[in-house]
Amino acid sequence: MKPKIRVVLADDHPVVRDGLAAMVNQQADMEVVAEAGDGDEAIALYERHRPDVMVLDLRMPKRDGVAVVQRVLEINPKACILIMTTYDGDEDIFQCLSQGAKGYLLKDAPRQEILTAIRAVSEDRPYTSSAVAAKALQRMAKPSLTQRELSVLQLVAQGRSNKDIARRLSITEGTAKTHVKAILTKLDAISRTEAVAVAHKRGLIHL
Amino acid sequence: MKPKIRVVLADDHPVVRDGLAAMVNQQADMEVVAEAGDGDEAIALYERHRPDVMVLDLRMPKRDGVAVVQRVLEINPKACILIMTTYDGDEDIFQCLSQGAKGYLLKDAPRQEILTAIRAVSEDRPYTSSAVAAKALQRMAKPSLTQRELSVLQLVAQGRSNKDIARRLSITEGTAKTHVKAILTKLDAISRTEAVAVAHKRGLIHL
DNA sequence: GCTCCGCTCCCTCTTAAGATAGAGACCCCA
DNA sequence: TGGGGTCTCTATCTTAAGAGGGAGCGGAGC
Repeated sequence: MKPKIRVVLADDHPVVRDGLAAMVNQQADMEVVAEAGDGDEAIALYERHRPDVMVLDLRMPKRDGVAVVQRVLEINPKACILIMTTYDGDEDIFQCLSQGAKGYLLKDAPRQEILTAIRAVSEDRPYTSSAVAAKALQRMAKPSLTQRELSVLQLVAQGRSNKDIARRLSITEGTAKTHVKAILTKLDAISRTEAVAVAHKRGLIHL
Repeated sequence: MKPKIRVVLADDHPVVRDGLAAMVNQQADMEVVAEAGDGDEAIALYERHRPDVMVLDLRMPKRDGVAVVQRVLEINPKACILIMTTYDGDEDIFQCLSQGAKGYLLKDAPRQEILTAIRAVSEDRPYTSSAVAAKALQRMAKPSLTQRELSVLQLVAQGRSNKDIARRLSITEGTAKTHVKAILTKLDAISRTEAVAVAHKRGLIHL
């Protein structure tokens, strides 16, 4: 008999952890060895248990999914991480995947798909649901924002004026305008408010 | 021996349903009799099973939580509904509660609290987590938007200009401005973009 | 070396947004 | 019948936002 796939779960909702745990433990070929409720705990439990697969929610307290992926891959570059989240328009997905997460799933995925994904990832085979793959391709074509533009966008989304943004970033109002204009162009928006709507839909910002 | 509390679950995530079901079925005094994955199904299953308690996610495909609460209470005014959702800034909560939902919980609630809530609601006792109760009190003090203002706000959030909003609502631009101004005042925002941020935080709009 | 790009700053100009104030029509309710 | 609230429209005024340019400077890569 093969050894079981050892799984660590990380999700801030006890209900979701219970659901996943029940699902996994019913299978003959896998078992849950630990559960984490936030990002820091997730990293600690990874180090302690060195599981075959880590199932990770993107949105978590203390340290979000992206940071956890980064840290875990520092600890073990061959770690097999399966991202699982609610949102499908999320920029963070791409960051995780390009950083080396092996798979990505939406929380509304059927049971069978979740188990299939865990098995795939445990064997070091990438798994990405088709819906996500399609989004990824769409995203490729679109221009990406620079770091500075993302900072500005964040402030714009909070409703700050150009003058206010300039003050907070220690630049002139004119420069703030330049950034805002670049953002509008890249996001194909007419006004800052539309830019916020578009950015939110794409998961560039989290309100 | 008392009869078990009969529970119907409605949530669009299979994982969450599994988690709740496992949790409930482990208890001696309750059992899950049906599970729904969307709003329409939730209503159908309520009618068929007439459960003692219905656990309901607010965000669901086809028909959202608010509409389900409304319909179920039409069918049975004494229905015991427990709302369960991820978001805590949500206007919909108050609509549900004021419409007659018996309880409200956040999804990150610990297991014990969830079970306590189900038992309370089954005995027709209201249950609201303290975090939500606090929010409810806060909200009471704040001015509420009129129907028209909500329509305008929705368009503002999409990034529409006053002129565009006026065209869509068949009013003049001046009137659109009047509405926007009223929104800014009520939400205590300086600009339309900030108004969108505030509205989103309060759950007045869903982007 | 050079070029590309991100970041910064500057200018002008037009238009949209927001502040302020006043007013008529409607409907519901006391 | 007389408010009170909603929705509508009017007008004027100030300021912020956005369009359209150009330009210097630093770092990364060819």
